[in-house]
Amino acid sequence: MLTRHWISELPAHVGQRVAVHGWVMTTRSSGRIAFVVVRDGTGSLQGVIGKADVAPEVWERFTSLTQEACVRLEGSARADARSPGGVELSVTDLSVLGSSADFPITPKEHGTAFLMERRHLWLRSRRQIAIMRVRDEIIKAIRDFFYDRGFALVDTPILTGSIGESAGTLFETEYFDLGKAYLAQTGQLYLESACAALGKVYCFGPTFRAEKSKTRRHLTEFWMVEPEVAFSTSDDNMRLQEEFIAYIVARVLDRRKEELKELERDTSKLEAITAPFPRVSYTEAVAQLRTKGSSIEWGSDFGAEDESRLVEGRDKPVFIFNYPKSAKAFYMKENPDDPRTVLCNDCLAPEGYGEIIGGSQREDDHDKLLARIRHDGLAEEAYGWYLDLRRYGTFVHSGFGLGVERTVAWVTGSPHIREMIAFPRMMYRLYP
RNA sequence: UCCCGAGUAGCUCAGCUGGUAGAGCAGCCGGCUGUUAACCGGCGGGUCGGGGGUUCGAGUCCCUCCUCGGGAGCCA
Repeated sequence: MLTRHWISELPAHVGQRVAVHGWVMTTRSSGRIAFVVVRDGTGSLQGVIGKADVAPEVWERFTSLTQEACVRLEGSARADARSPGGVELSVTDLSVLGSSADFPITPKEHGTAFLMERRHLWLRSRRQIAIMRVRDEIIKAIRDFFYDRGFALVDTPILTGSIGESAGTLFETEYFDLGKAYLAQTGQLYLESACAALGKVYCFGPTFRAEKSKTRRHLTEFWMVEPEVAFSTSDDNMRLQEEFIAYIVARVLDRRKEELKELERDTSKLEAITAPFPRVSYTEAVAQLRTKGSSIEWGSDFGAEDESRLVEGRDKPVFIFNYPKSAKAFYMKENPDDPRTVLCNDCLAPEGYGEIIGGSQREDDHDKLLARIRHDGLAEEAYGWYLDLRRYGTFVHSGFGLGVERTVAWVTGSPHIREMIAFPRMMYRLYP
């Protein structure tokens, strides 16, 4: 029995007889010669067979292969420039390990509704594979970035009793005799507690928003990474963000060239992503927008159109900082230089990808925080533990949240966030 | 929740001011020794999203419901 090798290992076995297992991507035949391309997750390989070179039953088996059948190919590995990947297999025998009749996703055009209904099979497509590889690289880069800088990963609960922020709609479930529980839409408040224990921390997990959003930028379940740093001001926070984003982009450029090529990503756009990023205060931004014809009033948040105007013509992400208190969450620290505003920032990605980060310095004054909780009409008793952090050694601290799927969409140059996660959860999609 | 748009062959779509449905691809059969979404010839394939209405006649016009897509709001 020949030894099975992963396709990626074959360059080291040129000239040898090997076996490969994989799924059939395409077949082509030309009378007396036939080709098959198989994929095993490490790469793809073209197998060639000549009718005159093998027994008739082997030829018959080869020419009747169907798309996505799982097969074992045996033959000799050969360097061949005509073959994609440079190595080719001269097939001497083959067997079907798992048959596949009428695979629904043919190598022709399909709409996304059709493909999403078959997401479990769509994942096998080249483009989807490339996206999943880039996502994996981004996640590994995120973990390395924080680990290398002494951050501790702290996993925060997904089932929560209190409501994280005032804004947003939460998924609800019954929780034994304790009433309602909610799926977390942020780990931040818990992370602030851990921050007082470990100094530099982050959480990274799924987060849930029950908003009835139907846009290319929204999922109901998405992954968010949230660092929190003790003794860090809003300025420090933005410096961390730009270093972080530049690191992620550089890492993908370095290690996922093949995938970016498969995705036809214009990498010059990514090469431009170096710190520092431009910073515009909210107040400045409003003034700029008004000269460009926007009807925005100071005090309200930017609409989608305003947001794209702010990024227009820039080749780097841009920070918008210090928004009006009324437009932001209760936990953000009041700006001592302008108490109408809070110390916070959004980070808008270039090329129209919009907000990928929201961050802030946190309110560390007990009484001001309590006043905000009351002002926003939040259930005060649910925040007792959170207020405790301001009673026992309160401290300056800041953090932010980065949306993983939005980041993957930007880095891969994809028009829609739903392909950035294996099984997207959207308002009208719970299957597969 | 609101505003647009779309549901016609397995897939992607065309079908004009109403006259009883068409293309490309896929599939199947045949041909071709180097193909890269191969190519050439042939064949089969439809309750036009559901229901109701107008009309001699509806894929086409009207009403209604369903499903999906995009956007707004909200946010990562």
